[in-house]
Amino acid sequence: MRRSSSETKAIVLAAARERFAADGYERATIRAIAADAGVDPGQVMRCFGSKDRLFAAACAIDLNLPDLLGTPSGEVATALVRHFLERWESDETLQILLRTGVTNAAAAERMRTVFVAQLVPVAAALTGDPGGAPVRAGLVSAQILGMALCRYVLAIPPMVALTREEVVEAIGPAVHRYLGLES
Amino acid sequence: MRRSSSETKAIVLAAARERFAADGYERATIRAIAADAGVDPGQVMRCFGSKDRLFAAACAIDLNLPDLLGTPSGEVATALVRHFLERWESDETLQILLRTGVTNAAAAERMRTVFVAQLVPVAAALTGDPGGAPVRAGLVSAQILGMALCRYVLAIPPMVALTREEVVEAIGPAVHRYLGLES
DNA sequence: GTCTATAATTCGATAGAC
DNA sequence: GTCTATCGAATTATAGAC
Repeated sequence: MRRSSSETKAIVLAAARERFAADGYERATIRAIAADAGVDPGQVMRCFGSKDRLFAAACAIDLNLPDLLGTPSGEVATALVRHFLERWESDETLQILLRTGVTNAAAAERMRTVFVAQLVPVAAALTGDPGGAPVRAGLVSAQILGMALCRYVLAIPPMVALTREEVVEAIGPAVHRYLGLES
Repeated sequence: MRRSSSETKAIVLAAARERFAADGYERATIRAIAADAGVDPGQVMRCFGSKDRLFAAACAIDLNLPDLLGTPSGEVATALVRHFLERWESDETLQILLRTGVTNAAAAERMRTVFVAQLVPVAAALTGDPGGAPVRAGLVSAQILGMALCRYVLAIPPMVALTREEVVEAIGPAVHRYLGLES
């Protein structure tokens, strides 16, 4: 079959995201990704140059937070948790970062950037204590990433069984407190 | 040099723990472990048979919780967090499980066992709601593992900078609530 | 128990015909 | 753009001399 370059790239990229999300960086081989995509392994190299650049492309999606400054302070935490749950289940980007950030330095760096850099301004804007914002953002990240780790990666049964809204109700209050919002 | 078999095993095992904890399963090679231990790569195979069995030996340490049933309910959560922090920083066992459980099925299974099986009885004994114990144990696991992920693996700066007691103060209340203990 | 040599795979990456 | 063939390096694992 004959495809355009951009078509092939898109097909390979989709397969790469699934593999990276499922197996991590090292175990997701070019050959396996190519087989999933139904293309020749050489094509993967031709389109992306190297495994590193393929990986960079696979987790280069924007991951912007919604505008939380307009929402009532009592609903900021639940909105935040709900947003991350939705993101986690709608595409594999966060799965990839969590699964590979443990052994891949580039993914870990990106994880730090995504979570801290985006949460620090939110934490700073919500409380009267801008100096404590980095710590607050770190604690929020810890709570959300820990939930994702247990629910999506380790697949701890009672965590998998929870509905999305049950997760929001369960960890929302802790996130609320970490953000420095009084009840 | 000439050593007894058990001596060599112990030396290799110590090096293997550090490598698995630092690099994860795939990137921790037999050769690197042998080099760290100052022995021949062939010796590692001779003593442990395969990389899989070496890995199994490296994370086969008991990880028992302290007896929390005697402590006042107001201090259970902080004692729990303090215990895990101490365990995390005293040896590499938990580091290994967290770093490898993301891509290695055996490590993930062991992680589930360690955390859930040990926390469920605690949660069940502390509250009058034994049916909710698995979920409570899962939420506690999520909070503690998320903290460890951000502090020890992703090395998010503000989380690394916290002292051990500051971590206890920060996430203790959330753990307290997840355990079903009223304030 | 120690170590050298090597087998047997597997991987990322390249070259080149069509 | 597609594909075959293959290189070079790295890995786990084995065989056997000392």
